[in-house]
Amino acid sequence: MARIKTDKNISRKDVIVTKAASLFREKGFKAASMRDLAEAVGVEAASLYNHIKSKTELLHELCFSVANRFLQRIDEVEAEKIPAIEKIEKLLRFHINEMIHHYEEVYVSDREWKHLADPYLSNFQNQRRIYRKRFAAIIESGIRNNEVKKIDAPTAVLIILHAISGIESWHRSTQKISASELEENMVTILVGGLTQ
Amino acid sequence: MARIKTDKNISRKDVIVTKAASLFREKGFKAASMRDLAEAVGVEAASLYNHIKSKTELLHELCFSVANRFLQRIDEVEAEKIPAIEKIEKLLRFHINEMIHHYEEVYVSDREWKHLADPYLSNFQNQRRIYRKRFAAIIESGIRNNEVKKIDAPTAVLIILHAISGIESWHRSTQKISASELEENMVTILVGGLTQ
DNA sequence: TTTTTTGGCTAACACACGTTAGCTGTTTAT
DNA sequence: ATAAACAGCTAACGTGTGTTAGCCAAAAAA
Repeated sequence: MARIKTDKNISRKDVIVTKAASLFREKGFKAASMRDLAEAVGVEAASLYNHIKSKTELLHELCFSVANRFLQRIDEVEAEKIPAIEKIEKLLRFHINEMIHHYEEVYVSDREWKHLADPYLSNFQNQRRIYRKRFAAIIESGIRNNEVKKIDAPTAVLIILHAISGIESWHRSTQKISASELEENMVTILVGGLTQ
Repeated sequence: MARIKTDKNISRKDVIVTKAASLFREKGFKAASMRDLAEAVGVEAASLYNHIKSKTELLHELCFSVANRFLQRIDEVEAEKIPAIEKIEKLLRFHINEMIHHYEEVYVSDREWKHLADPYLSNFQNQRRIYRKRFAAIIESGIRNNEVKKIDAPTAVLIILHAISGIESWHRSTQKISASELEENMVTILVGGLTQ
């Protein structure tokens, strides 16, 4: 009988969720089966259900834990009394670092949320929409202060957020530049693109 | 008996492939079933097989028709005798317009190619790798000529290509700016980000 | 040590999937 | 008008899916 190994403070459920993130990232949510996941964890498929309610629950947990981190961060950044362009750069750097250090989760949350079921689906979409509006509002205030070029703010948000998801390719590439070089390059191009 | 409707020069297979693109985009390749597709086409699932070999064949056709268009375009652009930055802008505009006008196909090719089976999979990945290297080489020549900032070229490619896939969000949004405004905004930000 | 809780296991269900076989009507070519 | 090709149908196959039931050993609590 092969128990799931855990260190202190890491529940067996956490182990499963983490492996699920990795598997969902690799194969996609639909293509990753509970039997695949069980094998990755080192257990039979049915045993997983001693710790989780359903396959979809795994997706909920991943998507919302990521979303909450971003919402918390934008709360903090909005509250700071600094120029809009600095707020943008802070958010940008946070996104980059999340994508670098919590790759699997963030990737899954980004690409696989479609497979959430209502009411989680609508909920997630709402949070996403609101987050982007708040981000766009910061950019618009930057435009009003002449810190930022006169561009369409929602388009800028869309470019920034999707550009960041390109870090996926960096993770997959064999000859990686360092994480900090990557961060600086991205900031140079994107912040540079917004300012004159 | 409900025949698949076709205009002249559009085969029934083309109708199926087009509907498949739309469905794969909406639900993902794995989640879209042949019965879904059949319903969208107005026919029973088994009838599809009078026109296609398999579900995966649909994905091949989509992925490679998109890939071929991009390869052909980069051939043309490379051959032109113009500054690197103009080549970059031409490629950028081509990508944007492909994403605007052949949304479903391009999106599917971008996101669902993982579900190709070998040898198509390796083939596709290869073409993709080579395309990106050629794009990066153009950027590097721009850096050597001081047309472009001193940045890591592969990172720039990754940002550009992923930023473009953000047009997905534009398609889904209710209050769209016009296609040409979108194009100009994207060019402003991205070309602006590469140049001083 | 005894009892309770936890976390594995095997077996199985019900269902959805891609696909094939075989048939029949419809369109096209001769 | 007749034959050949095309394009639909129903029925069914085998397989893989998420999940449940019921059982038993090991760990934790008493």
